[in-house]
Amino acid sequence: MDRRQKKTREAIFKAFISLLSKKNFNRITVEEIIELADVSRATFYAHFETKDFLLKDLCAELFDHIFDAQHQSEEAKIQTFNIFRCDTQDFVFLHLFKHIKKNDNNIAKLLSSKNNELFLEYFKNGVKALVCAHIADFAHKKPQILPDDFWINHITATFIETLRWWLENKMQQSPQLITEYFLQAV
Amino acid sequence: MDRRQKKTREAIFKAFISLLSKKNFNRITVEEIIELADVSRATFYAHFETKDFLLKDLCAELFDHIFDAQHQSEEAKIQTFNIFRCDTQDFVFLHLFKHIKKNDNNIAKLLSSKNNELFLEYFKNGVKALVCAHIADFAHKKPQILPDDFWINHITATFIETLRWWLENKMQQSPQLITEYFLQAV
DNA sequence: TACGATAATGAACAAATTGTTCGATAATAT
DNA sequence: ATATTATCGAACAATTTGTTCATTATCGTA
Repeated sequence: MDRRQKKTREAIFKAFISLLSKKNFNRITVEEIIELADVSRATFYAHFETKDFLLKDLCAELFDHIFDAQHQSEEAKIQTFNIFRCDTQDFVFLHLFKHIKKNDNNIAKLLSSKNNELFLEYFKNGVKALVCAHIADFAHKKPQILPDDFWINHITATFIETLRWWLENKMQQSPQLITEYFLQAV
Repeated sequence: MDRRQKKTREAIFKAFISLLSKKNFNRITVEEIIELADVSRATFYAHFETKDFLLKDLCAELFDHIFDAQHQSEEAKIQTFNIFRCDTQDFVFLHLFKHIKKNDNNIAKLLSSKNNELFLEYFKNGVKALVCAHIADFAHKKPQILPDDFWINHITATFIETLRWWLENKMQQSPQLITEYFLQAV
């Protein structure tokens, strides 16, 4: 990708993130974004069709790599060998909590912002895929009566709500403990 | 309340509901609302400060009476005596599912619409209060390790997610069965 | 029924916002 | 060095917002 494109793209993302931490998504104008990003109006629209697409692209940029299946499984393996033996699920979800706490690229910041529903909703899709991949590990906990897709949705939602609760509590609990909470709740 | 006020208020609500079932909240303009409601611009702004307040007022109108504590406990008692003996929680939440399925005033319609997050979020507050009132009934299910507020949030979120799943499935399951799903999931 | 109060109207308005166009300029890749 | 491409900036129409105000219609009540 052209160096210029990358620069403007990142300038816009940065400005957008900054604004998102201050005010409601609906109240943010393209005007504000381009002013803060110091980018011309025409340039903005050359990159993003609308504000909604900007949001979607930002989500993809931030979250997609987290849920890259290969990446996940590799990390899980490494941790499994290095630390101690346990169900893979523990590591997958523990790894997620850890990753969020690291807060490399504003992930925790955005997930904690007023607009966090926007991000949590996108995040949920990734988590759901992960839950599906590890659904076998939860089989022994599943009440007979529940349909499969209900069960998957329940585990996913429980993860998201655990995450939300954790973020609201400013991530005071360790990733290990919060993983324990999650697994106990399910 | 003045007859005229009530009329315009309801005309606006009706128009708004109709639009919400068709398009995204953000894309709905005041222009469209007043045109459909057949009400002048000045009148709209005399009633509602902004579109967001309109939404909030609509939520209050639709949901507040459902969560009226007295109303709830009365209904619960009646049902407890009339049908068969069980924990009160069953009846409280069963009653809620039943009430939604009845679909008096567009509740199911709105909770099923594209904009359902808006309503589910508001709805969640009412459910949370209800969960708090009946938290004792869930005590025997609670894992020791979990903090109280985590536990309350978990039950509330599980209810909302059960509801969302039910609505997505077009409420095919009976209120009794879906209550069973909810209680099993917790 | 009549009267004072109040709600609704409609038109007009400034201000803000959106999304697009286009020629000129600057940076880039090769 | 050059052809390509991104950015600029200014201008633009169109939409939307929120307010104002004089006029008219409807209301509650005595």
